[in-house]
Amino acid sequence: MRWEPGAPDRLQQAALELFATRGYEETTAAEIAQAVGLTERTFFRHFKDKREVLFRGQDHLVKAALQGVNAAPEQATPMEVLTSALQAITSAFSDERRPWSRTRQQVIDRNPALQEREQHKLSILAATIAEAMAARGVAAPTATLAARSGIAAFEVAFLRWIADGEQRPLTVIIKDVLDELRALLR
Amino acid sequence: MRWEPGAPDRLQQAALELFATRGYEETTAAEIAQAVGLTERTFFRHFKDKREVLFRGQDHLVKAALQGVNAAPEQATPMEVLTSALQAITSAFSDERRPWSRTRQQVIDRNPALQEREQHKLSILAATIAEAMAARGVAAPTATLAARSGIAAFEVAFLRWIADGEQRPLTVIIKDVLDELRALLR
DNA sequence: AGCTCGCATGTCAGTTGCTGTCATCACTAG
DNA sequence: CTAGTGATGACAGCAACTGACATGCGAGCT
Repeated sequence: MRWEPGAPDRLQQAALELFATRGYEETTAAEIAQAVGLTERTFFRHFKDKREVLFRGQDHLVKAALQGVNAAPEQATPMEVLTSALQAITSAFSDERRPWSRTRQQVIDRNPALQEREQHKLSILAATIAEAMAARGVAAPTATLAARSGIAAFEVAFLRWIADGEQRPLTVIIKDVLDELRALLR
Repeated sequence: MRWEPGAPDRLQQAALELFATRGYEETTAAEIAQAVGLTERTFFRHFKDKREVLFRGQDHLVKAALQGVNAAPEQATPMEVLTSALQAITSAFSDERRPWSRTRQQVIDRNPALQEREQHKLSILAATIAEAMAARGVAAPTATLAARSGIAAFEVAFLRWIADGEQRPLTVIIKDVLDELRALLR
């Protein structure tokens, strides 16, 4: 072949490394591309903007969430449906991904522009779950509240997952956090 | 005086009008500035970026939220503290602001970049509330969950507030939504 | 073998968002 | 009257994108 395959993957990898060492703002798209032997123009063919290079595969989570919602039994309560969705999402985070998730999160935590993108992605995820729940007959406002609270729980669990010394898998942590959420309103 | 006072206000006003008619992306910062007799450079002296022109005064909401948290009695439950914070926030939205909020929201709904900024601002608001709750002795994860869920309730209430035909003030609507949230986990 | 077509990429020019720097000019305090 | 302050203008420049067009490998067809 004329060019190496897997351009998006290589770009993402190089981007994370550069962001982690040099910083996000201090790294240009052209530099990332150059690091893997490509041009700036090609970078923007694979990613709609510079931030997006850190957010590939988020649509994958959306799919998992939808399957989780639909996997719940017909007469499940909103809280049970939510639990099913969150189990499906967290299952996508295997332990091998943990180091990568950690550095990625460190990069995001240092840059507001990346935080915006992250919040937006999570917001879309919540909206999708809410919509799927509403399609199952849950009242729209209730579904929105449930989905957003569920995503909040996911965020808390995720941060705990990548914390130093934490050993348990994310699927286990999320259960604890959901228990805390349930206790909250009592 | 050599120049008209209230430059930020006039810029914000002009920006909203231009965004609403021409569209956000189709409006340049220079055009907004020109519309009120200023230059692009001056625009960016008042707003750190183009989006920010629609998000002035959000820090005002943060202050209100903090006061709301601290206004709750000492031994209040997390849910009661949250309610107090949300009452404080919603009080900032008087009925005169409703038309302005409506068009502003329409503009935001049409543009992902603006949605990102909005989500980020709400995320900051939630984090601030959570921090204040934690300072009062609420366990950190619980506080985060509560604050995020509360902000979710605010979003739902706000959308209802600017919906056509809705007459009730936001402070009343939020109570209903919080009831729905409580019912969710029971 | 020769041909054509598609697809990932390169090249180049151009717009826009945003920043640093320096100048200007009313108004104000001394 | 002079020095200083504060909001602005003027200008240059970089980085993030985008559109248009060219290029060349490899696959499939004849």
